[in-house]
Amino acid sequence: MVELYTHKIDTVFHALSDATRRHMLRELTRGERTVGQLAEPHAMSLAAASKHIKVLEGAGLVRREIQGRIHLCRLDPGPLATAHEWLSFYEHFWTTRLDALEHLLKQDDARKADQNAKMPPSKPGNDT
Amino acid sequence: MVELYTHKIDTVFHALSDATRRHMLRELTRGERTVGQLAEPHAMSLAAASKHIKVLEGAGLVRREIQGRIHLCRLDPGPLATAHEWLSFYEHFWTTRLDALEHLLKQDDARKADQNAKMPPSKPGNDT
DNA sequence: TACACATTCAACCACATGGTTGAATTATAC
DNA sequence: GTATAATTCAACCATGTGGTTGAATGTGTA
Repeated sequence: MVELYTHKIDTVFHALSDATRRHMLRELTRGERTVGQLAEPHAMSLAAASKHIKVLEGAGLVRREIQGRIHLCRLDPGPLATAHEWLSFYEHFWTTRLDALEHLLKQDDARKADQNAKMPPSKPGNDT
Repeated sequence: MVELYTHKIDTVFHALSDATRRHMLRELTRGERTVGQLAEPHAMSLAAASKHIKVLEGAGLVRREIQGRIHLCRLDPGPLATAHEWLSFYEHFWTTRLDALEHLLKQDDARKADQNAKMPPSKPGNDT
């Protein structure tokens, strides 16, 4: 169970770590695409593109419907939601880090204001 | 610029695609850790763990402060925020997919309700 | 100074990845 | 039924990845 989940998130993040595959995902947000259509914008052989699509499929990000000789691919955003959720665990850390940065900037402002207090002030009152 | 961004998100997703590295990140949410401390829970050599930490560093996920002979690592959640943001683009797709699922379930409920209408009903009124 | 400690470096290995090419498979079209 | 189109398969190649071991580096300590 946990094994399965671990395996899945491994494959999802790995699938996302390649620009070609990310581009294909973007393309699939615009609708269903055949293998050929997905391959077309990329300067590589069809076989190579086919492998990329298989990686996306393996990560559960793409579903394929075979209609005769063409393979229709569509986006399955589920694993993206999983990855998004996984990252959300860390949301607290980057927001508090931004808070800390903001705090430092305020300190800096206060320091500047303090320096200005020793000089003839030009504009008052924004040191809250 | 875009190159840089692309390279970065590549390395971030790649860094996240390994369970050992994800575990190290989790550990770092609990506070600063030395290389040895990060390596300890994992059944591998220090050199191997050191390489993992370098991958995290390369993705900008970990910062290192060298204090004498020990290297203190801390989490830098910034790139996680970037990845989270990247995934958010697709949020619409998984939520509308859930909406569609919900819609299907409602249809199913309606179908069942319709079937039940042909039978003596037992419990009324939850088909909104 | 000599030793122990924390970490990296370098060389190596097995296997995965991302690409190629040419042949095979399968379905449509003439 | 034969050619053509869409896709995969198989073999191959260069490079990357994740691991090992043993030596090297640099820092604290007796």
